Amino acid sequence: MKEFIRVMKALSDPNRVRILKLLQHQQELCVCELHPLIGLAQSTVSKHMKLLEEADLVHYYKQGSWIIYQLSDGEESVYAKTMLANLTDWLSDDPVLEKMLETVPKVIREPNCSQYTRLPL
Amino acid sequence: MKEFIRVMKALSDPNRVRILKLLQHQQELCVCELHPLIGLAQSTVSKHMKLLEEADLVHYYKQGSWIIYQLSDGEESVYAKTMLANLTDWLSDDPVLEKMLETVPKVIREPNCSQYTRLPL
DNA sequence: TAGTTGAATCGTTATATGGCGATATGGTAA
DNA sequence: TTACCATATCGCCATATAACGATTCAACTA
Repeated sequence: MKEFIRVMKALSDPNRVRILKLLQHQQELCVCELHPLIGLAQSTVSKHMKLLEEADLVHYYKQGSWIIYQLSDGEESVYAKTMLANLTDWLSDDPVLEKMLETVPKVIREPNCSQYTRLPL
Repeated sequence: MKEFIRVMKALSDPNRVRILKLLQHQQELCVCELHPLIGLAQSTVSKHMKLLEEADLVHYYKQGSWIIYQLSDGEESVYAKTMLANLTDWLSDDPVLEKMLETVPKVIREPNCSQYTRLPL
């Protein structure tokens, strides 16, 4: 039950859902890319990522001092896995998300972070 | 997005999830049956039912002064419909829920409400 | 070693949530 | 009409959540 509630709570905030949708389109993003994209403070985004990670909806790897977030494969939680699969189809027409997706190229080109050393995918 | 968030928030409380699981087993229940089953005050259960109804997870019909709740068919919301389908398989092994299910026969036999006029299913 | 940078954590604030008892509402029955 | 019963709503309280700026931490770079 606790695990299920964790996933539902993680999905109960529109900004967190949009982060998942952004990762769905972009495969991987760091906090310094996400926070200008969704327009929240860096510390707020960081807290959101922690909740998403605790719900097994995202995972991360370190690359130098960057924390690169990706969608989880969900092998740890059937609830997370199922919801991520559902989200692939759901909510893609959210106007706020669409605005964010439009700015993705610009943020990737001129990021807040000096990510010139980021490895390509 | 709002509709999705409403469903996720409705499913973010263990007592509300257990109410859905109870309805899944019992087809229909009124507040006066639910509130001894889950051990919350009548007013609290009533508030939970309102949230579940606003998320299109349950619906009700009136029978005299009773409000009989059932699981929604979910035709109003793809999110509600999908989650109800998922919940059929999920969380049936929750220990707290199992305790509640054990007391269902007693509550139906000796209900808090004088439901002797309730029509059988 | 010192400085810089990306991310996490801390402290604070405003709002939302979940719980209760008391009260109001609306239908039933005497 | 009056009494009663099932629900809903109201007012209150304690806790949780989401946001921010400031600070701390970790890792690279000069």
